[in-house]
Amino acid sequence: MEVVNSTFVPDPSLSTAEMEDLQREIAATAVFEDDHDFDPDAVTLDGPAEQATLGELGAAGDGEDAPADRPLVAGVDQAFVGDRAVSAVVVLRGREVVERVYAVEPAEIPYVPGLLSFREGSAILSAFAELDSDPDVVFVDGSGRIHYREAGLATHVGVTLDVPTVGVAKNLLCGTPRESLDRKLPTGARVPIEADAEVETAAAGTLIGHAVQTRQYESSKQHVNPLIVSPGHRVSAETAADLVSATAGGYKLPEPTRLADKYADDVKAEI
DNA sequence: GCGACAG
DNA sequence: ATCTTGTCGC
Repeated sequence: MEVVNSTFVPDPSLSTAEMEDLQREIAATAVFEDDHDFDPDAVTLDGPAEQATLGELGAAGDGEDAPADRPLVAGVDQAFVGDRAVSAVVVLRGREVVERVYAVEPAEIPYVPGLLSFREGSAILSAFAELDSDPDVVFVDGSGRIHYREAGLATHVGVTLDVPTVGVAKNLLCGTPRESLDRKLPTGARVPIEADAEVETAAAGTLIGHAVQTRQYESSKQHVNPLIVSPGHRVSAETAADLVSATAGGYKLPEPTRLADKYADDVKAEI
């Protein structure tokens, strides 16, 4: 995959004010509603490839369903080695790993809440440049619309590559949950997250994402925290949550993200 | 000055 | 994100 909107490529040498201005432009360009070709309901973990192998791009009936038209869902995640970022991308069709690539780029600036894409963006775009597949949607680790200027990492990547993206974060950056997230939520539950004064580009009360419970302990005092899911680009808040729920394979993280996370760690170990 | 903040 | 053993609870 290649960059479509080169003016949005994150430049780490920009000043903070310039980075924020770029984010406002990105937010103005982003589409926070469904505007894609694939059918969200067709995204599941069903089908062949129980043992998730590589290189079998749905050759002549390699199982039962073999619907080679199932949507391709990619997950991208980063790991760090000193001041270098390893970005890994894993593409799935159902449970089958269709392709995976990675790239290593220097992390030019430190982590600053709100400016994450300027630290990890280069590595992510380099990894996608190595990707032959054309994923229907990409899960990005971090926020999308749930961001001070509605331009989190998922939105930045989505608009730059002009690909549908979903932000999958483990923690809430900003915004207000419609109900407390402190209590134990059952698997499948979702809590709307609205824009508040911290989100300067949206009216307070605007739906910007959801807390999604992909996994929970049944009988125990222990509880798993929900994921924070938001639209990146060309996906609505509801669809974003649906896609994450549909690809939860028994773990907290949806499979595309979990496998990308694992792959990034494996690559890191070989460095 | 204090709070609050993805990865 | 990363540094890190054992340990308690699914």
